[in-house]
Amino acid sequence: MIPRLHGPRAGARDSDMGGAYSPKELREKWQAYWEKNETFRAPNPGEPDFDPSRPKAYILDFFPYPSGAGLHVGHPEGYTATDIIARYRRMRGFNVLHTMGWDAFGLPAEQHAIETGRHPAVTTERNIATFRRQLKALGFSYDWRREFATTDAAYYKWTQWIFLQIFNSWYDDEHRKARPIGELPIPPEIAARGEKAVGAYVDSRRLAYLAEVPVNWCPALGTVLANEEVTSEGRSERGDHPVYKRPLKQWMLRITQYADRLAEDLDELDWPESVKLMQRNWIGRSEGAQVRFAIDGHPDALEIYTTRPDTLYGATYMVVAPEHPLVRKITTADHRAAVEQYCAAATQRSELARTAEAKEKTGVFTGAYAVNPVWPEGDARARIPVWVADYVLMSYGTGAIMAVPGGDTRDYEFAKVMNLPIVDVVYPEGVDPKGSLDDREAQIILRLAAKPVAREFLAPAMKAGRLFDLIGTAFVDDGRAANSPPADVKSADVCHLNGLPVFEAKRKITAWLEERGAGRAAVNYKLRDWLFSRQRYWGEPIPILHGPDGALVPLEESELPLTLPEMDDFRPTMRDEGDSSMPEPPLGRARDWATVTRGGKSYKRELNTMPQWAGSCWYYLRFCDPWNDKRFVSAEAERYWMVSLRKDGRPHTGGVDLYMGGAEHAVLHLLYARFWHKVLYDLGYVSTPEPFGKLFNQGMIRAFAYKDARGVNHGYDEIEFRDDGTAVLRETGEVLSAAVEKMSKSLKNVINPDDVVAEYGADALRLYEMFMGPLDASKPWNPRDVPGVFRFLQRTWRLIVNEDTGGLSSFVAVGADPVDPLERALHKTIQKVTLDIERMAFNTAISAMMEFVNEAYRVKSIRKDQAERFVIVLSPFAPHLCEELWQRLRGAAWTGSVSKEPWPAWDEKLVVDDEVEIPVQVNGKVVARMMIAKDADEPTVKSAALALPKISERIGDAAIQKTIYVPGRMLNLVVRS
RNA sequence: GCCGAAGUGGCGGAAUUGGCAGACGCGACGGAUUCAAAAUCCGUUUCCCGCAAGGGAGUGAGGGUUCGAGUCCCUCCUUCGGCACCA
Repeated sequence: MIPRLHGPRAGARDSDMGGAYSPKELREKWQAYWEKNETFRAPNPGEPDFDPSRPKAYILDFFPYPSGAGLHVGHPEGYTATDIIARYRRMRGFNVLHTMGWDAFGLPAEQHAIETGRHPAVTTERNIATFRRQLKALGFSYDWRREFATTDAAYYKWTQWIFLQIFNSWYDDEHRKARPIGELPIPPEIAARGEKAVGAYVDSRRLAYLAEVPVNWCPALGTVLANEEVTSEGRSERGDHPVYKRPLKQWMLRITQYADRLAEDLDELDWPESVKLMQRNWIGRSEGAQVRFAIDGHPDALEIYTTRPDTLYGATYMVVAPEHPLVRKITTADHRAAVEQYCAAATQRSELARTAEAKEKTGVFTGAYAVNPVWPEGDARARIPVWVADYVLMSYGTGAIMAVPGGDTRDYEFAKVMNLPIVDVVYPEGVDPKGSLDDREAQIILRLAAKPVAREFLAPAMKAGRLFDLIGTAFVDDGRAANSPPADVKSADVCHLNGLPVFEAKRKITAWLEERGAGRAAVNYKLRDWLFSRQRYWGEPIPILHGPDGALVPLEESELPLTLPEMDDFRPTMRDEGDSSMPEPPLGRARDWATVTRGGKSYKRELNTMPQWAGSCWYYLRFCDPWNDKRFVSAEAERYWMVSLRKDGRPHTGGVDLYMGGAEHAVLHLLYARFWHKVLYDLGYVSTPEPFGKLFNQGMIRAFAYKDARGVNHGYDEIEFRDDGTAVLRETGEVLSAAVEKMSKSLKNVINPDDVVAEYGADALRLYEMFMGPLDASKPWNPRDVPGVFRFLQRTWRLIVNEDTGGLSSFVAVGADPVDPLERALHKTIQKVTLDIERMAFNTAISAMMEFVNEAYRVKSIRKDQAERFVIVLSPFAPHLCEELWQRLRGAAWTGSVSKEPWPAWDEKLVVDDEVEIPVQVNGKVVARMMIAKDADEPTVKSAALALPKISERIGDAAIQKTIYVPGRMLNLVVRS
């Protein structure tokens, strides 16, 4: 509900067309016209009206998920922006691909279906119909012929097909690309072991593989979840249910193979830096070393990964994750009970729950000792205890660490709790650990210190190697190695790091380790392989059969699509919290469907379905050629719509020319889609290494939420606004507190675009969304501001149309002075709007058009050709109004939609004024203003300025020391005061 | 805790390369029109002092660079977003 403030006339005058501005009638009239004439049809290469001489622009919105709640005003923000760009590009002579479709599989639809007892196919269809109706009401120029949903069998046939391409590929590290599985070289020792061994080897190298992995099992949702779908509190993002770690056999996609390329190729993309950074952080590449520690009196060695091999001399203990396979082997008898108890407790909870709870570090000693390879043979300091602690994660690196409490805050905290020794191995740059401290060194240390420290304590503490005591934590910054090794180590057979800066010490020790076979340089990523199966009904079935012998048999392409079985009961098997029995996917209940007999053998279908991300991983490719039943996209259409050239003539790395959506998909969707795209690229199915060349994140639209004294939220229908702007509860008159919040049902602050369209029209909604502020900023929706842009549309209407007669207004003149003042204003407006659209600054483009209309009212006259050019530049923003004005202005000469008109040009000579007003400053302060010729030279301007009484008064007899003149902008006279 | 973005009138925001702070819109105030109101049209509107002419202050706070800083640098505060034992 939009509070009706002053009851605009739009609603009242909807019926009497003729002369009044009637958004509703214009909307119906022109939307029918566009549909009938296929105005926004984008012909593909090969279609008769395709014009290959035009450049292409692929302008795409994030695939919406058609929720049951329908659109809210946040959706059309990005859609309006891309629509303006799409319309503008067409008028600039581009072939524009601008499309819309539905990401319709997934958990929310299924949850909703379960709650209402209706089949998800039914509710999905209904939700799509609502979204389509709401979007069409806003007059977006999509080529609706290309619309599809991920739930269409004709679409997910190809989603399954792409899955099979991934399944049938392996990653060739040498050539850094995916290759067909048939080209995988089989090592002779595997081949020697027979067909079964070869099969297992091949399966283990596929980019889609089955693995027994600890997964996030959510009993309440009856499914496993990807790490990304679990909150930092260890609960499900959807529904906030508890999540547990369970080892389960699951489909995984080997996205980690692409970690480096996914990170590197970001450099080439025109994306917001913040998104690139988030992706880089998510991929989390780190360089370090893998080091082998022998276990004292034990054949096994402990492999650890560290980014700080330079601190090896500071390792005073080791930690292994509770799930580490060596734990059972190395734990000594007298520690067994405590260790087993600790590990059992840790594995019960998910990793995420574990980390969330852990305020204080916990752990137990295994009784075993490791041997640090950097110390000389027989040095007692080499022998360090091995602990088990849950602050070390099995899933990162090797699941084991060397603990350097002097150089790592986590190790420091643990060492403090467990009373383990701590030594300094790095000192701040500029501090010499051996000498007596001078003032400069003391300064550096005191700046680091947590608490004030008396000067005389510094030197002794440093000598004793207790820098950490002074600063109250580990020293983690850059600096130089110290005590590495300590002075008393005399052996020649050690690696000397003392005095080296961190980066050099790392290099030296890594080489040293490598020489002795004790370690090697290593790279690690935070990114994990993508958990790809869900125990759910409403998703794409995975097209794989399981043979009686465990063999994995992909379906043939001719067997696709593998459609979902019709089921009455599609609910997941939900479990109680403590229930640890295996989840059973709903598809298992479709007995006839689940079993296939082939060549006398009985095969079981894969019962898991794909996650929601699958369908949105490649939809942008399908839009290029959505009718194709032979291929996921024709090579010709893919090449035409996806390949653009840069200014320097090289092909762009990414195909979509503008990809618009919210920042909430900054990592997951965009990373997954990039991964699929790269696999398709490696296999030769697409022409660009990246899917999206330019990305833009629109900001979130938030709204005021009103709370009463008890903290209860009230919707706009219960509220009245006083003249001073405060909101009061209509029933009681209680003053409500207002705060800008995310729109949500519970806060009762959701604005429905239908209401805005009904009251002010689609053009006003579009215009307001663009006028609110910069597209990428988060902005509050203010219902009071909507009438402002509505008034502008009305003023524009009345400037051109006589409200009484419906003919052209008396302002519209034919034939006048060719360069009248309004002509200059129009050229400035065209320039401003053009440049602003190019940089997606729609708010300032609109204010420029408002200024033009104000100017036209001021001079009370506008030439017909001026009105026509103005209508063209306004038309991408307010298409319904402008179609009508265009038709009325053209009269008998009208030939069709304004959207087919070429974009008007501006004359550079007319956008700069001959005379300009500039400020005159004295010592940088503005003292006076004056008019000058725009190209006047400095002496002229200066003498004119000195003639101004205010200036001469201010300067008096002081001498002018310096004159700064910025031509046409300002003059600054510097005098000694 | 770490990383990132942002703080400008009563409100949304503008200032594109270091060069007139507050464009445009909302709200408010005044006027015209009207029997009256709505709507419309025309003005005023950063704050403080002043009847006025005029003067002073001013872009989260403090410091710096510069003839000149909303814009660049340093320190801090606040808000929003992301990550969160990743060794």
